[in-house]
Amino acid sequence: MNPANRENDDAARAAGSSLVQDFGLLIKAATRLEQRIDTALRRECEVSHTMFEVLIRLCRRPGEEISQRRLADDLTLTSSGITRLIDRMEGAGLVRRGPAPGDRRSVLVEATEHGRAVFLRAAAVHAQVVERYFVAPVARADYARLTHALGEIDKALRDT
Amino acid sequence: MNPANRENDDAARAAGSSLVQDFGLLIKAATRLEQRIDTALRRECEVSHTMFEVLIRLCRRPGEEISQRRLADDLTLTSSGITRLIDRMEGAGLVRRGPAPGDRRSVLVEATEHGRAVFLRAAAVHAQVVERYFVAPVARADYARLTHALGEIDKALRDT
DNA sequence: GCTCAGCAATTGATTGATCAGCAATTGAGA
DNA sequence: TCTCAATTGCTGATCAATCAATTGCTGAGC
Repeated sequence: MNPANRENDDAARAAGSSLVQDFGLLIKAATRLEQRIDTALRRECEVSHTMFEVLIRLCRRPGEEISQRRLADDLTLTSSGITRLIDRMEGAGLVRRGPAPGDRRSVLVEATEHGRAVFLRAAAVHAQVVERYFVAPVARADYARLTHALGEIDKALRDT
Repeated sequence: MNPANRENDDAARAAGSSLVQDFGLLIKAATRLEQRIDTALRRECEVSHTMFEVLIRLCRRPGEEISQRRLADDLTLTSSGITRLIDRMEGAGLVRRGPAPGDRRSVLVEATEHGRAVFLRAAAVHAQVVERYFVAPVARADYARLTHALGEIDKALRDT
C-alpha cells in the first residue's frame, strides 16, 4: 500500500472515531441550546443570552455590585469584551456603572430597577426553554450524572 | 412587603435556582472546551475548530464530496457563513470546490491532499485535548450516560 | 518618598459570524 | 410548455467578539 492510501486510511479512521463524534455532540448540543435560548430571550425580552448571564449575577442579591473584571472572568470574556457588553447594557438601561470604593481603576456594575424587571421576565423564558430542551430529554437518573460530569469537566478546564 | 421588595426577592430566587446554575454549567463547560480546542488547533495546525469540523466530514471516506448546503446544516451555520468559511479554506489550500453533477446550483466541496495531511495532524491534537478535558474528568460509568444524555438533548433540539 | 512593574478599563483595527437581498437554477402545477 | 415558488450560493452591511496599544491607578521594593 502506498503512503497516500495509508494517509487516507488513517484520516478516515480518525474522522470516524467515536471520541471525535461524542465530542462533536457535546459542542453541537451546547451551541444549539445556547442559540435557542438566545433567540427566545431576544424575541421576548430584547436581551442577549450574554446579557442574561450578567443579570443573573447582578440579581442574586438586591443591590449587588460586581466589578467588570470579575464579570469578565466569570463569563470567559476579555476585558474589552465586557466593556462593550456593559456599554450596551447601560445604553439599554439595564445596568448602572459606579466607582469602586477601594480601587479607582475598577468599575462596579449594578442592575437598575428596569434591569431587575427584565431579568424576571427573562428568567421565566429561560426556565421554559431549559425545561424543554435540557431537563425533559434527560431521564431522571441521568440528570444528576450529567451535571456531575459537566462539573468535573469544568473544574478540569478552570484549573489550568 | 412592598412590590419592589417582592420583585427583588423573586429575582434573587430565580438567579439562584439550580436549573439556572446547571444550565450555565453546560454552556460554560462547552464554550471553554471549544475555546481550548480552537486555540490548540490554531497554534499547532493553523486551522480553526470550525475548519476542523468541516475536515472531519470530508475525510471520512477518500474522495468524499459534500455540498455546502449540507455542511451548513451540519455545522449550524448560515449559507453565507459556510460560503465564507469555504472561501478561507480554499484560500489555505485545504479544500477544493467543484460542480455538482445533478444540480447546477449546488457546489460540492472536497478535501485536498494538503487538507487531509493537516487533518491528520489536527486529529492528534484534538484527541489529546479531548482526552484530557472531556474523557479523563468523567468517570468511566458516567461517560456513557453523559453521551446518551447529550444525544437526547440534541435530538430534542433537532426535531423542532 | 520615588520609581516602576502590573492591573483595570477603554479605544481602534480586525475577525468571523449574522441578516437581508440578489441572481441563477430547479421542479411542480396550470 | 410556461410560470412561479423554493432553493443554492454569493455579496454588502452590521454586530459582537478578539487583540494590541493606551491611560490611569495601585502597591511593593528601595
